[in-house]
Amino acid sequence: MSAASDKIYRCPLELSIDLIGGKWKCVILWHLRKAPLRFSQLKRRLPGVTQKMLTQQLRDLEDNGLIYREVYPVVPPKVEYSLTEVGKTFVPVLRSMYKWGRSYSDKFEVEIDTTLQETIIKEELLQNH
Amino acid sequence: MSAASDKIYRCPLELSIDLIGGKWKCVILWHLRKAPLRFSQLKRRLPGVTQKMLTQQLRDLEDNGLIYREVYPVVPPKVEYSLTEVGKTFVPVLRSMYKWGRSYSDKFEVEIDTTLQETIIKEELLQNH
DNA sequence: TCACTAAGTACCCTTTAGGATACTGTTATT
DNA sequence: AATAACAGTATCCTAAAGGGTACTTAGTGA
Repeated sequence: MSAASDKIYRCPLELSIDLIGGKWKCVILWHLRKAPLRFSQLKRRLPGVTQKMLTQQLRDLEDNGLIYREVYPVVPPKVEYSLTEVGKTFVPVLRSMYKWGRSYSDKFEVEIDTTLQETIIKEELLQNH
Repeated sequence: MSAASDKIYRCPLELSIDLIGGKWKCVILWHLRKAPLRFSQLKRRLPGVTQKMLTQQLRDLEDNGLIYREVYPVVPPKVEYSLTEVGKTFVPVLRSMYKWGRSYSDKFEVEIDTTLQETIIKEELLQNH
């Protein structure tokens, strides 16, 4: 996806969906809503994502000003991703999408399995004491 | 897109984005938020959509229980699309996405041209007195 | 000396999304 | 007799999204 500023849209919704659509972007932003995360932490939190896809999606979000990428020049490399101010303004929208998705899944009995993600996050919290 | 109830998701956001992602779905729901519209009215309101794409997107939304399709057995045919109860619960989410898109476009000077749509809607209002 | 880590690239491939064009059937209008 | 309106299908095609595997780099610990 090229940067949004190069295009013409016919509705603000078209713009929003272009910025955060696709399989991974919303979930990435969701995981960053509370604190910055490194590449590897994000990767573990998104079961099934490949390195290539994660890199690509992070670049898109960065190009459109939603996240910030900070490189620490150490070995092995450390790169931290966090929400920009604009990115933070999207969190309330994410929250409403999240709630709506949950209520939809209740109503229509769509399966949502978050156990793996939760296990990963708990393990990381333990490692940091 | 197959129906959401056949899949397994790892996050409610993944479900939401699967239901309303893509180029047209949100905009269709947006135009239906106040009143039902017929196929041809929707088509005129979505500049650039082809018949095939519009049909396809409407079927997806119908299969997932977001819109309702009512066929009037008259000639020429008349088919009206409206939001279901579940579809209506998505309108507040749409509203927040709409607002966020507009504020983003203000900040980053992304071009949004709604003049054509507005013209079409005004013309139709005039025709109905 | 070897293996391991983090954060990626490079290259290739498959699947899905999206789009162009032509066609259908019935009736009213020109 | 030809054309337009409406709500689509059918067929074919291109572009974009998404994914798999292998490779890189510099230092650290076994």
